[in-house]
Amino acid sequence: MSEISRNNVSGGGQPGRIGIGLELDDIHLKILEVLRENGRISVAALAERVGISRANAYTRFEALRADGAIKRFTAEIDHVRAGLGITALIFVTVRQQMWKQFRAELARMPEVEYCAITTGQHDAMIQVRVSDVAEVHTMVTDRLANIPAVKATETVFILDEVLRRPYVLPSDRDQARHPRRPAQETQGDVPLGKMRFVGAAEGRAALRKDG
Amino acid sequence: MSEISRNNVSGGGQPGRIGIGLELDDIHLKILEVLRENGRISVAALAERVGISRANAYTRFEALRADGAIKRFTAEIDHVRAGLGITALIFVTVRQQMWKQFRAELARMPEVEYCAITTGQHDAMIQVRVSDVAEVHTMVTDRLANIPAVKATETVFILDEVLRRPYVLPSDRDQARHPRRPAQETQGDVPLGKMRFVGAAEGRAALRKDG
DNA sequence: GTTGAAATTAGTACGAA
DNA sequence: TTCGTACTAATTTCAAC
Repeated sequence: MSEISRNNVSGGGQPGRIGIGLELDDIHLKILEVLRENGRISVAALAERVGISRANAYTRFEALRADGAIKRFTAEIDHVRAGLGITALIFVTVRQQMWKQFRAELARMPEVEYCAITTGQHDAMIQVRVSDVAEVHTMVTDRLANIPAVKATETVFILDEVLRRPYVLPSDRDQARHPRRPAQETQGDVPLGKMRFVGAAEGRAALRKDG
Repeated sequence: MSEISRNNVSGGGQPGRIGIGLELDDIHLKILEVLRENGRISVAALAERVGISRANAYTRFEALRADGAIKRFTAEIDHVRAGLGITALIFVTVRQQMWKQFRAELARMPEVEYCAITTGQHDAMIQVRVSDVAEVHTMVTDRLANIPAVKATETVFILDEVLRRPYVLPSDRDQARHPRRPAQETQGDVPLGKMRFVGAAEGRAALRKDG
């Protein structure tokens, strides 16, 4: 099991539970919206901003937490200030049937901030934060390459992080200047040859089962 | 200027300030460590966990906030529960001299959670969260491809998010099972041909200046 | 940098709408 | 369900050490 929720399974709560435990209404979403911007706001202030009573705010707040819709509260830290000025992305090709090992090794690498399994040319992307470029090299050549599950890696450096939203919510979509149009309406004005979608490699169908 | 801190410039605070404003000692780092796990902990409880007095904790807490070492507090939301079950990475090739436009357009796309400028084959990577796969297609073909700054895109889907650490800190490194070794020691036992580093494309040196 | 006491605020319980 | 209120516990502020 992943450390964070899978795309088709409820994140927290009871292991065997199927389906959604809590129907999120507009007020729930509004609460999430506020909490995402200010994770330390008091429930009293939250109630006022959302326009509900204090008691109701406590009930909903606890429900969102218990349900797993809110996974945790965290402080966003300036990694440069914290001494980790170098960020890199490492794209990893993983040997089939060895995902479990790969995941176990990942858990022992504290410089890894994020890891996702992807379609396309590579199998996984990991993001690491270290204090100097040499450490990236050490990480890749010494640590990652020595994992039998790792077949190949490709590393790029992050030069600048342009945008990081606290967490995207469905309600954000309504604030967009260009609201979503159905796909068929867009066929006429799409510049050709600009984009490319990369599906899963061969044999990847069984990927999620052996993790 | 980026929405979040650049790799070589202090994030918050006064715009013209050069250098670090606050020397982070072990206690500062320990505070960050606690807040990263529990962003809603009271300063009183924080003081106890770190082993300092409350007044000291308040002083340091405020200093970290004012200095920008703590950028903000946020709730981590289960995007699946929130109705955004599809996550994709879009690698974008950007026309030189058009970074400003690209960034401006990004700010108007609420489904974009993260955007980083990278070395390697592409210029930028953006992560989007939407409710169904068709929306990814719409986003790429309708919105992104219509931006003149966008030369080409390549899209992959995220099948599973294996790991997301709240934010990596230097102190994490000491907890690793395999402490970092100098690079020269590793030359003997590195499997050959496994890894590849991808540097910046030609003309990318000026990349960060025209943003 | 620490402790303690006052003022404020947060969290809980419960009855009514 | 949600709201309003009263009650209890905890936190923050501020002062003296």
